[in-house]
Amino acid sequence: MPVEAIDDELRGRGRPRDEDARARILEASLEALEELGYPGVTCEAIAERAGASKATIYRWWPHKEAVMLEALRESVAQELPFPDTGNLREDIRIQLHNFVKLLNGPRGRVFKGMIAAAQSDPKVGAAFLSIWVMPRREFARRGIDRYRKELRRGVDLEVVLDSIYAPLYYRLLIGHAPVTIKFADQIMELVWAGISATTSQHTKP
Amino acid sequence: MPVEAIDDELRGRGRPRDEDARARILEASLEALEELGYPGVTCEAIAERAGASKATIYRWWPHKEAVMLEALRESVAQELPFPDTGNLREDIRIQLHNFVKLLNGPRGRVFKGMIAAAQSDPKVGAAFLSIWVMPRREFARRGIDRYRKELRRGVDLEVVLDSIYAPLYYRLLIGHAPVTIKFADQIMELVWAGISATTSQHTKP
Amino acid sequence: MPVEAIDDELRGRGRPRDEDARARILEASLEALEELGYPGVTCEAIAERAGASKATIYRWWPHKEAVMLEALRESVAQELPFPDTGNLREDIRIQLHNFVKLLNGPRGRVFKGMIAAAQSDPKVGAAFLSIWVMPRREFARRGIDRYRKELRRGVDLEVVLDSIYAPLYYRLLIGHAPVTIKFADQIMELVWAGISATTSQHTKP
Amino acid sequence: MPVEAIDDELRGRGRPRDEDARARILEASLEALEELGYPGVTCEAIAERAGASKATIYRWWPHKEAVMLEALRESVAQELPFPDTGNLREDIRIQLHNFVKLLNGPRGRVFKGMIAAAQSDPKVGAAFLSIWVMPRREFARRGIDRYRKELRRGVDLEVVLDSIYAPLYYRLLIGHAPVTIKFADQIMELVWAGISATTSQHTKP
DNA sequence: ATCTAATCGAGACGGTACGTCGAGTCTTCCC
DNA sequence: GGGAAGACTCGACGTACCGTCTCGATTAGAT
Repeated sequence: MPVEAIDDELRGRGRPRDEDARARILEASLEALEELGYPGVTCEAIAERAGASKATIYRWWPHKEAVMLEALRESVAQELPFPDTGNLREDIRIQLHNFVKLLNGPRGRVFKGMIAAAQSDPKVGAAFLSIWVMPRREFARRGIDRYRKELRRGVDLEVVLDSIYAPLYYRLLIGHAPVTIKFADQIMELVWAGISATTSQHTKP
Repeated sequence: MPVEAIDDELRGRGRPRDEDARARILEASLEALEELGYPGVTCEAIAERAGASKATIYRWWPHKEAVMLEALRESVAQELPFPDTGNLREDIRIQLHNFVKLLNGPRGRVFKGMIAAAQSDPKVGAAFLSIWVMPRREFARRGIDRYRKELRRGVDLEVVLDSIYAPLYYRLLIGHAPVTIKFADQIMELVWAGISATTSQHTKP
Repeated sequence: MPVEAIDDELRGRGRPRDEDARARILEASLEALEELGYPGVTCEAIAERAGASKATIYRWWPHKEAVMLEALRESVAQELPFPDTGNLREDIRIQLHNFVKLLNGPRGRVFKGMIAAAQSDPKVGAAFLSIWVMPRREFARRGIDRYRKELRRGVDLEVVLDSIYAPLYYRLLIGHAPVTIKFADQIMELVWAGISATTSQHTKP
Repeated sequence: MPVEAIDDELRGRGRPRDEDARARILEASLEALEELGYPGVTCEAIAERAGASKATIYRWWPHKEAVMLEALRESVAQELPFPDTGNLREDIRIQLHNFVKLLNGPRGRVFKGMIAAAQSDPKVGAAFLSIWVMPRREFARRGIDRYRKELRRGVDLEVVLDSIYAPLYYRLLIGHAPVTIKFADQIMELVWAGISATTSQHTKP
């Protein structure tokens, strides 16, 4: 029996899922997350905004965390990949600038909410890692690795990634200072001095 | 009528606050946070562990976040100040090592929980800042400032503090990698190269 | 154009109703009523037992009560008519005995369920009356009326019917005592004394 | 240790139950039962009418059936006992008249609802028996037993009770005819002929 | 031998109520 | 007047069933 026979059996049975409702639910949950913050996101609120029923939500997602994770995944799908200008410093700078803009937009609250949820729910943590963190790090890892010979010998790429991204997340979550473009540049400069092979003769652009 | 008479009248009427109950409540809330994570900290759980009643909790604190913040403040009071060995790199290293140990101990879950709570509750965020983050940064700021002439000119101390502490918080919260002593050293080296006035002749310890 | 042509056009187009599915649905609803009691009769349960789909049920019946009423009607169709032995007392006795057996069989739960449903749904009540109660009473009314001259003058037939049948239903529904053949006989004797024209010379059977 | 010591310990702890809320809940459930019929009685509706919360309902009763049973018990508590005029026929007549009036009042729907619920829920059935049916039967049993020598020998009291009460319940539940005072009298006459020791020379009063 | 149209199964949909749980408030008795 | 006990309102949780709806597949009579 060919694979498509099984597929046929599984695919064509019953009323198909309402993709529109799915989209409305995901959109509504993002909206709610942005407007109300994480604990303000109620399944009932999502259902009402989306014009859907709670039953539909629970049919497809085991709990609201899963809804929001999928919403995050969707909204993240169209994020730009790591840039490739031919200049490593420029690549990193552009990437950080984009990330700063993302965090300052409405998506910032989403990140705060998801990371908060992850602290007490390992499922959310694991999903956030695999959906967002790990793919972004992989892009960045490859983007930087292209210029490995420009980097100081013995530099650990994982540590570089942490030192670049962490300060932005840190300010987002702790809130002692804003996440600005300028701050990203300062971090960039500081880290660059630590990873670049040449004695850091950096000039501000 | 002397002032103390008024005081007596105001203070001394009725049974004084039960300091033992207060201590038990704070301890219980820390315990709950460590064992059960943030959403496991229900007022009922605290009351039961502490052998107190919910009314007592709400008489003295406006909500459970306030309880946990005060618990954090208490537990944080005895933290070591920024070291002073006469060598900046060594001071920072020791400080980071201590912090790594703190985060890996049961207190780590407390930090995760408080930061998570801060994301959706500005009161918690503000309190966490003023109770923990700001004082620690102030200590560190002064500790580093003592060696300002050893630092590269134009270095922004705030950025230095962020770049030093952020990676540890980042790994704690995101959880993609453990918060190890070695990691702290690596961050230390990387940042040192960016802030030290001398061309970084660092040797691995 | 003859009438049957229209009928043909209306009836004959498309796939005809699946009479087998209809039978399975009715049977399944009786089964469910017998096994699970009235609130156990969910449309989903009927559909599953019958190997049918909910849509099929709702295509042919407006709600589940209608299904059960039709099931009752079907199952009731083959009930015996009022007996005719030439002796009124004997006729009534046989009739009551049959009814006792019916109530003690699985059909008993069906009656309980239908009467329960009728209490809150007038449609069910009306249907139960017209499908079961009224026809049975009419049979009994005629059966008794044949012997009208043996009855005491002024006896109201409706009251007689009520006094004969009511105790059986009463015990069925209230459940304080079993519905036995002996009980039917006792009721029979008691009522007979009240309706017979001759001074009741009844001997226990 | 005296009993009152235990009582003291059990009685005096914590906020006492809000008897007013209890009364409002019971009243609301009776109202709802009378107005909406049994399946219309929603815990949420009761809570809203009573100005109480669902949690309060579920704290004291395991499910809505229990609420309604207790409501019935309360409302039934003040029912008149079996009369005692010195004349058995008169006693029974008065009793039946009272019962007819009860069934035709708003309480009638309550009985219908409870009996309906009892058909599918044995707990309700058992409770209805012990709260209402059995006590009433016991009163009637004693009331009739006082005149045992006026009754025909060999008459089974249980059967008498069934034959007297059943027709009223029957008409209430089946609804093929109204439950009137006249009907009660007719049943009374018919049954009297079957139980009275004297050849029934009954004259209408 | 198609074409057409009503029916079938499966199962997703918007609702409504369920019974549970925690937050934060209130009430009573005891010390 | 403080404290323990615990009842209170409120609102969200996740589940179950209702009656409706869309699918693809099936099955007759009409062409």
